[in-house]
Amino acid sequence: MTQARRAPEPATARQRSTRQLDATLQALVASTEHPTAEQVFREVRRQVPAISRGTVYRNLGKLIAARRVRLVHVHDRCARYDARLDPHDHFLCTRCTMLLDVESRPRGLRRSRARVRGHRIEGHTLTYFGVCRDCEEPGVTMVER
Amino acid sequence: MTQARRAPEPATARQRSTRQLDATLQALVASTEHPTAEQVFREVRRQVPAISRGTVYRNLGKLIAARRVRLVHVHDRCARYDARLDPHDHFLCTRCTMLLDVESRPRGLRRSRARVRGHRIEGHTLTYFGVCRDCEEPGVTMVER
DNA sequence: TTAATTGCAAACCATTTGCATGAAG
DNA sequence: CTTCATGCAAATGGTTTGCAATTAA
Repeated sequence: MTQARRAPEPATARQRSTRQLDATLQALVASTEHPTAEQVFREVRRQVPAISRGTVYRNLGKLIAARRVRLVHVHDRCARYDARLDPHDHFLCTRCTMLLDVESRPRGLRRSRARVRGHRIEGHTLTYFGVCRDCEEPGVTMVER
Repeated sequence: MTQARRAPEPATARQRSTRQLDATLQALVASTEHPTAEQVFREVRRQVPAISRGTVYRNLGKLIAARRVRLVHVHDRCARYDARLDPHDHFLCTRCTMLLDVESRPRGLRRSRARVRGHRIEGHTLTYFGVCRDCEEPGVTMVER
């Protein structure tokens, strides 16, 4: 038989640890602002000045594939990243794009539907939207006259 | 006093009816697929062959501003449009990007929160995601070999 | 040593915009 | 007529990608 002995091929490609990747994850873990790729880039650049945008995008992609980070769906123009992985919802200010974590309701959606019309549900995202306090009251936290 | 008499200025700029605009809304009302701008363009072009993509984008923007159409937030690459205006949720297949309407649960979120941390909630979007039936069972609805 | 990772720059692609022409009211 | 809408083409801007040089393991 030709049962060739070949190197064991790990299902997960071995991921290398690099200063760039570590700093990228670090920046996300440290933030609660749901930064954009550009914001992550600016932050990471403080640790690794020579890093390029392309590397940040590639690393964000790896972190997402590895489920170390999530993408928050907010059809603005650019993606927002979140290192918080436990179930929670969001509030988006449609004026200034501030994105806030919101604890999900205790009952409600949790442990509810498993399928819709035969399609298996793997998860869901719930985003509230409106105009945040600061945008709502112009002047209160701004110049007054 | 200088209370100049000037032409009454309607709050809403008068919107003209054009074949292009009508066809664009028509395409959305007729569809339940949550088409992308490109798909709307291709459809509308069947009625108005000379229409340009730019016009479709501008008209989609007007329809959204006029609240005749909604944008479905699905951080894929491109926006999806929906002419269905009553409250409902969605299911997104993360494999083929099929987007399905889902009736929102009778109780649950409706009439619930009005504010989160002081920010007034104006609405919310709930999107379930997973892999749809067709993508889940490869081959069943495809060629069988 | 050898394969993954990086920086750079060019490529992509959805969407937006400036402008001269055309159509609606 | 006056103003808004259109078509075209060029410009934007976030994100992706090809490639040669680096670097982790």
